[in-house]
Amino acid sequence: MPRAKSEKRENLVSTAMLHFWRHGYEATSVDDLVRATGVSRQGIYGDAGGKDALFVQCLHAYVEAVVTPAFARVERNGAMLDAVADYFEHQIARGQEAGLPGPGCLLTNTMTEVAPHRNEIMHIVARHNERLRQGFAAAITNTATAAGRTLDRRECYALATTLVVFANGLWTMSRTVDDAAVLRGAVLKMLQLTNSRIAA
Amino acid sequence: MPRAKSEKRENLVSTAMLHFWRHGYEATSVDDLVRATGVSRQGIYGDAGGKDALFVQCLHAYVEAVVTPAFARVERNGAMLDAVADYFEHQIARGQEAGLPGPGCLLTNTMTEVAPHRNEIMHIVARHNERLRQGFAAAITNTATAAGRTLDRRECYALATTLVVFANGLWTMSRTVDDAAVLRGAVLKMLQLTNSRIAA
DNA sequence: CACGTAGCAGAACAAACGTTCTATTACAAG
DNA sequence: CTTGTAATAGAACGTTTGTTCTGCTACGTG
Repeated sequence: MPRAKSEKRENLVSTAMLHFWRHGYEATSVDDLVRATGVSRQGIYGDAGGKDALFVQCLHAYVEAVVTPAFARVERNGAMLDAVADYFEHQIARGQEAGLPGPGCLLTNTMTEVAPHRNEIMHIVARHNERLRQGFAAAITNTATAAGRTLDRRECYALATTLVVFANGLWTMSRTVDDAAVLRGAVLKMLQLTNSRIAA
Repeated sequence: MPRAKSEKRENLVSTAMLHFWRHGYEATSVDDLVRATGVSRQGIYGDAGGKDALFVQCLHAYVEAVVTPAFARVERNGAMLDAVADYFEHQIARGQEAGLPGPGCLLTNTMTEVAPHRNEIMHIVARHNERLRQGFAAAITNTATAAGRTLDRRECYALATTLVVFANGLWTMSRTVDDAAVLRGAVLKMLQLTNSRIAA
């Protein structure tokens, strides 16, 4: 009878993800992964299919384990801009716990480092950005509706896109900024601006 | 009598910069640099002091050759938000010429890839971000003054910081987005938001 | 206990890495 | 032409890379 998978093997992807997240793709060697995960080379090549394939699995794991929970409130029916604020705050607090300057966002890091050279990965990050945009757009629409106003679709799209750009900038900055107050201040101001556009 | 330096040697840093800009630090090998610049290994090690030292020189060259000209209008006395719009437009157009998705901004790329692991480089990008912030802050103040309004220093700082975050997000996005209109739309909206905050 | 497989440590490999060295070429000044 | 130096090509070095292969160990099942 076959044996059950070990705990280390189960956590291979999630542990490797942490390493890629903080150090990037190129700067993470297979030796680093072996040391960090406690899984042998055989395990990494047999189970995951090598470094490249493992990285792709890590991106998906990141979306599921980090993005989806953090973004859940924004994606709830009827979510408004305060849910967006929660999303940003949630991620800033996480970075603060890990110690600023922190790892930022794995997908944002990937956008600059590897996406331009690998089509499959380009699509993963594009899908993520589109997801953010849709969530932001819904929150903006709902906030406007709650305020008794209507925003035309174009305007709503433009505001949401601007928030996506801002979000990627925020996670980029969080890799070099050591003061969480700077990040929180920028978020607060960005959402104030968005809010007053809706209200006005 | 000593000979004059060759043209290739003169352009070593600026040509290497282009390569680092598009491909990143880790993914650029010394062989790549030799091929791209036409300068021998001896030249790269003798003149520039190796890969790391060359990279630092490239960052400085980028600031001088790309950032300073593009940002000059913003840094002129009395510059207003339209100068900021020009800065963004200038860089977007450059990316468009090079073919989108483009190289983005070397300093933004460096923020995610190498700055967290090298103190000297961390300082270079921090200084750059501070420079942007000061330029943006002055433009915001001037725009307010021209509109007959005054913004308190805190508010001005917060708006400028938000623009810096946005800028980094924009260059990050430009590495995966193939439609310049998306970038232009985000810039337009961001500046509209900033403008209406000043006017209101 | 014995069997079979999951999993590991570690050797082995070719390729690529950053770096250094040697030999040769190209050119300007005397 | 001779001399001196800038510059290159290319071999060489020791690491490190990603990947594969070979034993050995550990453990659940029969």
